[in-house]
Amino acid sequence: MCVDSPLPHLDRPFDYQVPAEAAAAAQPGTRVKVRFSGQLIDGFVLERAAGSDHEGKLSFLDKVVSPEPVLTPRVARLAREVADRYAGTLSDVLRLAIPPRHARAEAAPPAEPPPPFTAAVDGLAWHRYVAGAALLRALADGRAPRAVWTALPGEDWPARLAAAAATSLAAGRGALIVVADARDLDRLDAALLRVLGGPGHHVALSAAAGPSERYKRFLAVARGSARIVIGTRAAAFAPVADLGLVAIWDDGDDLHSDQRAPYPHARQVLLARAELEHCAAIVGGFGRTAEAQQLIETGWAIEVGATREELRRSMPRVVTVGEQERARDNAQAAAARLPTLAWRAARDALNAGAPVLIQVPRRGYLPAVACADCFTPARCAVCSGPLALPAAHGVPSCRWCGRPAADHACPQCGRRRLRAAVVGARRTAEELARAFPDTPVRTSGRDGILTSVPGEATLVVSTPGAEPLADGGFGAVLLLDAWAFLTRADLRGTEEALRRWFAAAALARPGAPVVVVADGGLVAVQALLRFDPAWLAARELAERRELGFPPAVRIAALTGPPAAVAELLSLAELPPGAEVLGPVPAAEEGHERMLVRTTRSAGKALALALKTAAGARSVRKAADPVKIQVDPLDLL
DNA sequence: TCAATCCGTATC
DNA sequence: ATACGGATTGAC
Repeated sequence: MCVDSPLPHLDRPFDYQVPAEAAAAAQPGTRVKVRFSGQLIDGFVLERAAGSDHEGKLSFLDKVVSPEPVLTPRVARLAREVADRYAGTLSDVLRLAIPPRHARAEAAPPAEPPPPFTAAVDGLAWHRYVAGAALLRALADGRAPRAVWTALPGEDWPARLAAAAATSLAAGRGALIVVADARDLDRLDAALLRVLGGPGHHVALSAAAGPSERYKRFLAVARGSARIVIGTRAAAFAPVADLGLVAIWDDGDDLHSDQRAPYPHARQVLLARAELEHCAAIVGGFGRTAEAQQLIETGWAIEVGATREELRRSMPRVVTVGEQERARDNAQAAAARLPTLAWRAARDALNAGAPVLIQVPRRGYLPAVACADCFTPARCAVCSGPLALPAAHGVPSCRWCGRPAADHACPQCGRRRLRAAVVGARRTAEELARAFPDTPVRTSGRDGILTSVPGEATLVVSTPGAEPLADGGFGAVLLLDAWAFLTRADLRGTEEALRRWFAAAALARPGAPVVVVADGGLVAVQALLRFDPAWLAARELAERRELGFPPAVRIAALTGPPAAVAELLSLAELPPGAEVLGPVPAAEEGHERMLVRTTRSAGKALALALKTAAGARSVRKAADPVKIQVDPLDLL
């Protein structure tokens, strides 16, 4: 039995006797109620056994809530592994992995299983990639290839992933594909409907579907009638029977990281799953994360990328224009803070009756402190953490270890000036409207996302991730305030910038101009010019190794009231070589954050030590809990 | 010497 | 959380 308690010291199996009348129903994986320290609580049956090692008396389980085995042994094993990696508890992970029960959905007659899938799968488009054909062949043969797939610009990625999943299905095995948000999920769903020739073989799991529908679809998977699962991050735990392939699209998207303890990342869940279930894995995107690069460099996965020739054929025309090269002779362009080249590209596309995409930073976007001259992020000389400016004119200090950095000089150019402000996104849009008075301006962002726009002369101002598809593609794409992305406060700035640019550039018509307003000498801009995310990812990973950032090392962030964090650290028997950084003030009032850094190989021991210490605190009812995050995305 | 109470600990 | 056991304290 796994009892549903958030207390870390209770994260172990407990044995119960099964009363005779429950003997048939209480199968492994079912939900039960048990009396635990006086109260009735929920739990899952992990396994049935003839005896117990427990010295004391065993209680009887109270009742079987439902005979539906929702927790398969494989998912239980996976959840245990994920809990251990992230210093969390099994029951916390199971809360993410298994949707709440909905009795009515359970009672509904099970869906008719679809006829066996036999249609031929068109995998030809995978031939545009080096090792792409081999990847599909291995899937068709039921082998377990692992690939980092860097998609060509403009690639119909849902169709490619659908073909891969269908290939796995045709080989008699299931598939699981995780995407970042509902929009990507809809596109993938449509692609699967086309490839599979109809519904029934696959389901889409996401919280957006609502509790009843969500549980109904989950049951279709658990009962084995749907063999292909697509979904958002929690779907990574879906109980797909005989799993042949796991895939994640756009693994650099923040949304893949769960917001509930223990904050697992869908990529890591799927990779663990690929190992446990000996199945194929695809990590795909237009960009490439340092984590994906590491999979290639360690030999865990092979690289599936386009040939140079294929790339040349599908690349948009990327041009850069420096911020300083603003039009001084063109009043309209100057008003919009658009360099002449960008303004002309937009005007030409609009004149040709095509929509223009303008990507701007999110409102309220807070970039990190960077060199005012070359935009290199300013880092602490001691621990490599990002610097912060306390007030308009103050001494910058490290956000990780708190040390002041009065004598900071840019390691790239040696200059000392710093900058930390971003141009407002909304204002940019307003000014664009003034610069093109006869053209409708539409916006897409957090407050209202456009899915698609018609192929007409329209300016579309969008924040990253909210870009609509344009009918026929955009006639021009402008990437404004690029420097702000590059100085993002956390350590994924460059990678993130390129991810967003690639995503936007992929929406341009073939041959249409993509204008990035940034210095052409910047590493990320060079990667965009060459359309070479692999090159950037390799550099990025090398840099992380040098600076001691994940994924080259493992870092745990401990956040809470200072006394609680200190107590946790004093109780933890950290693995040898662990480095403790901080404290620095945390976002919440009165809280602070400490970081513990170890090698990757000591990561398991680090997580175990922290969880044991948290258990020791919780057993003695320590008041303030400490938030433990392993390899958090926001390493501020 | 006994019972009421407090504290720490385990929770099958 | 809550229930239990052992230690502690206070009144007879």
